[in-house]
Amino acid sequence: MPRRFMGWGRMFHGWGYRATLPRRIILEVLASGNKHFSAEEIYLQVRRRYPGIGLTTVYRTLELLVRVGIVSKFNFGDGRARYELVNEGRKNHCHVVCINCGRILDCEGAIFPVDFEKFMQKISRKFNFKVEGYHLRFYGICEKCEAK
Amino acid sequence: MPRRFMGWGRMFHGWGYRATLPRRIILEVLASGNKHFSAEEIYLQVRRRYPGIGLTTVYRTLELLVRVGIVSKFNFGDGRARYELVNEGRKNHCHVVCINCGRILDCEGAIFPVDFEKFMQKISRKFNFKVEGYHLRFYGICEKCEAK
DNA sequence: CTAAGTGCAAATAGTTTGCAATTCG
DNA sequence: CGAATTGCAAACTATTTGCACTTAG
Repeated sequence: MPRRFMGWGRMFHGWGYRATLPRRIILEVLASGNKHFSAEEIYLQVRRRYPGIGLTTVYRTLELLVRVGIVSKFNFGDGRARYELVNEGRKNHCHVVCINCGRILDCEGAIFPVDFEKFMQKISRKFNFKVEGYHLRFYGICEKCEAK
Repeated sequence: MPRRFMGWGRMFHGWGYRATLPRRIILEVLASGNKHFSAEEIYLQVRRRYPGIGLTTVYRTLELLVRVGIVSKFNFGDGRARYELVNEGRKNHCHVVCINCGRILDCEGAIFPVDFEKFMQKISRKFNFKVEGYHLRFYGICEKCEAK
């Protein structure tokens, strides 16, 4: 369920940046699926609609989007960073990662049998840390890889 | 509380590898603190006792140690991988990371107000994943950075 | 018009690889 | 001895930077 296109331009202005076409398209691509895009995947997607795009612009825009807090950047250990549109202002993330093929799934949602708010408070106290969010990652073998 | 030195040689042999001096020292360094070493930090430590060491050997030994499962490799987003001796065969990890200075603390232990075994089973069922472990990371501002 | 943004090419930085020399067992 | 291991230098890869050109507002 991709978000509406119309708002992107306004968003850039709201953050104090120009709403250029490359930027809009990059944001659209990020919103086009709940995939965990690498910079190059985004670059390739954008290029279909805007052939003149440069990888540099993709990196710079991603950095901007991470800075304003609308995109999260992850490292899943395969040497390339992954970028994901932040959902509903959440600072927390949960992923399931296949250690064989690298497939990544989101596991956000209400299924958590855990009160992470309480957990975060506990950690804050114990380590004297102002905890602002958490990332939880489960490692394992996915369905397809298990079948082989 | 560094682990005993005498055993390292045997361990390499047990895994089917030669117990060379560089390898032993690298393992000793990894066991010398509960720090999260980058490859270069290990390289510099090893060099104090074995000046001829090369960065390549460090990388290759780390890869070996990760492969046999005695070392875990992490990416905390600062562009360099971190390596950590696995404690007591655990596949799970919990870290607290300062988003300002990058400081990393371990938060392993009994304080977890969470039954992760049950959580993992739930994820396994829901995503058809054979979950083997988890990494949990809390992000926030550490004591020192907060003081500024 | 003009500061902000872009894209190319070159520079970086961490990590990996080819290969001849060395060493463990 | 002979295969495993090492270390150097070169290669690689993802990402960043310098800079002249372009464009949004």
